[in-house]
Amino acid sequence: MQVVSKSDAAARFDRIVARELPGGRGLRAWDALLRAHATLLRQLETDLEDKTGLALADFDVLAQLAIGGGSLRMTELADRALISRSGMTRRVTRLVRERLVRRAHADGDARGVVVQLTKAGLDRLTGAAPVHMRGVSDLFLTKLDDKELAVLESALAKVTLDCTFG
Amino acid sequence: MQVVSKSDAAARFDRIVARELPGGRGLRAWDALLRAHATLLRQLETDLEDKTGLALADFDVLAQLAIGGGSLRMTELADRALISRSGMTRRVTRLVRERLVRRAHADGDARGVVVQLTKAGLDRLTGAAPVHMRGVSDLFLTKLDDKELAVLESALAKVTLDCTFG
DNA sequence: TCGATATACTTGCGCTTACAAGTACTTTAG
DNA sequence: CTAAAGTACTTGTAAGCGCAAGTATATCGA
Repeated sequence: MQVVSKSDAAARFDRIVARELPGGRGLRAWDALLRAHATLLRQLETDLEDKTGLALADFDVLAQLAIGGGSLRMTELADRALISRSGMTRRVTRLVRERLVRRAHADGDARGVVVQLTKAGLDRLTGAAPVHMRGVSDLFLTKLDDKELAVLESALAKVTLDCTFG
Repeated sequence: MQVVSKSDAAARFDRIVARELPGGRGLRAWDALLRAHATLLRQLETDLEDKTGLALADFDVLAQLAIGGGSLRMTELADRALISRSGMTRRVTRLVRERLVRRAHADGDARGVVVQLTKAGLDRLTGAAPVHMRGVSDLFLTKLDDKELAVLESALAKVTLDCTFG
């Protein structure tokens, strides 16, 4: 038979999982992480886009620039925004077209590009930030107490890898 | 001036954030969630692909089918795998081409499609699962204690939204 | 000094995605 | 009984992504 019987599939898979993770320890936490991330990001993305016309990925770039004092190198920006360098090249190109950022030459390294937040970019960020922060607050922060937030912060920091994207 | 001064950008952004999130409460936890998710998934994805040739998204579909007893409707499968229905249509098309799943008509509803795990699909899943489970274990589970996993599970479940994709 | 190697960024390309519109079937209401 | 609304899935389209390769500059070692 080509197709798998009901009990077969589930049982065989469970056995494999149990072999690597005795008692299925923690798997539910992993699953919760995936679900929470996917659903929250989707909601925050559409909220921000609907209410401000700004994509979350663009917001993130502008915010990283502001946090970084107004300008950052391409590579640094890509690392902070968790996307590939090539992805950042194109994203910056779009933001430059909208006059929200500007490219400049890095002093002392002719290969380097510095991305600078423009006045218009800061204004756009300033307009969108309350909407996004409110969203993060409503959907995430207010549902958790200080203890939970502290554990999340420290536990998630422990499992974060130091890897480069792209 | 077109470009924003250093102190201006960071200070103005901080002020906006502080207005919505007094004391920046919990923002570090939110940031940790984004970073942990992004870096872990990227690593698990490339590991699985390199070691088994199977994309993580395909693995997930096969695993959901196995957990579901070997077959599921398109919509149910899309919800469980956290992707859009149209995305699932195309993903299933690819998996059918590789003979890992099969499409069948749902009994009693001529609009419906049931996706069934094939023997080859279960074998592929069985081969890949130890690699992936080992990865989740090494990168995530073993770095956390039972208390942390319990808090993660319950806290993340609280913030998970009940939304449909696509 | 200069060739080899490394770094910073961009471009070519193929793949995946999601939204919106389309098709087909089912349920509901009158 | 049938028209309207709803549901299940697929397809058209436009956009984004990352890898690998390309260009330009910098650094290192003999």
